[in-house]
Amino acid sequence: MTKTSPSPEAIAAWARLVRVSRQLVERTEDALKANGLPPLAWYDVLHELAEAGEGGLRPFELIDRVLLAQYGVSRLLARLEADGLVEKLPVSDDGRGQTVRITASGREMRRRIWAVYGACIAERMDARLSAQDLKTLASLLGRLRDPPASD
Amino acid sequence: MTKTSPSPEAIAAWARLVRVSRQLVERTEDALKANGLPPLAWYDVLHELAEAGEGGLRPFELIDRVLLAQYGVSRLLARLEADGLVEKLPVSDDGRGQTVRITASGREMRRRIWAVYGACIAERMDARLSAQDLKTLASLLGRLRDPPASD
DNA sequence: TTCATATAGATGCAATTGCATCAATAAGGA
DNA sequence: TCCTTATTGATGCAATTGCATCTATATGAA
Repeated sequence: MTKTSPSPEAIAAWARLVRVSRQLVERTEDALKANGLPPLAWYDVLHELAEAGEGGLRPFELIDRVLLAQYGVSRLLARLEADGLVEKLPVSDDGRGQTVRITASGREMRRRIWAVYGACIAERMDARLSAQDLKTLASLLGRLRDPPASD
Repeated sequence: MTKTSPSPEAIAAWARLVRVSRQLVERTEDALKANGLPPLAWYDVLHELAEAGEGGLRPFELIDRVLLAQYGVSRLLARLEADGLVEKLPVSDDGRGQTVRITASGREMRRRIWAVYGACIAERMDARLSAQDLKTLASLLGRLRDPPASD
């Protein structure tokens, strides 16, 4: 049987984790808004598509990468396409699906978001923890991933 | 002038932080739903009100504690009240405001949520990191708080 | 007192999200 | 081939959230 009662240390670490990450994300979203830029989720998708290169990605491949539900990806892509940041291509060997590719203005938008996003990360992470501490933090967090081997 | 370009270590730690906390919270929300229980936000409010005791809290005092916007608190309290989990009392020396107090069924609901929530924390934190590592994690996260002294 | 400003909380409306389901194609067994 | 089931992606509808604004009371200066 599984342990059902968390230790005080686990509770404290959990509370910090949830609270701090929410604060960090929220402040970053605020910074983006203040600069008239779209939400972080847009960056995530543009980033994945930029990494994927010319071949693009199928929408279902984005689901795990950006941690969105299927319908979330579907609608986010619709908005990105409406803004001309991505383009959808039919895929030859599967009549159901499509391939999504980032456009030139998509890359441009990604750069503009990163200018703000990257500054937030530098300001809130580099300015507060040493490179060594950042590595330790990433390593500890890595052990909390679920399932333990993914991400 | 402020540094605007984050280190690779900062980017890696940030990515892990955001991703892991989202996964953890999402899976906890799923567990609550699977047990027919309300979202985590309800627990947060019930927890704060339980800690506050008989005196209760003013709605505006909940804003920073549960990291919700003013209208978010207003509407969440309305739902909690509709479910009989909290009660609103007029406050004598300020005709604008009210005091919110947890009810008996509110305390009961808090217990029922904790049975699931606490198990999630134990399973995802205690089972993966030692008490010492949990302390280290909490300490590193503490340095990311903003402003550095609050929380 | 009187008026300007600040604070507490609620709410109309638009945008977003979640849930359930749908349509269309694919895959695989009888 | 035919039929059942699985997969891909979209969408109608309800619930939630964000934004802007509103009402009501409080506070403080003139």
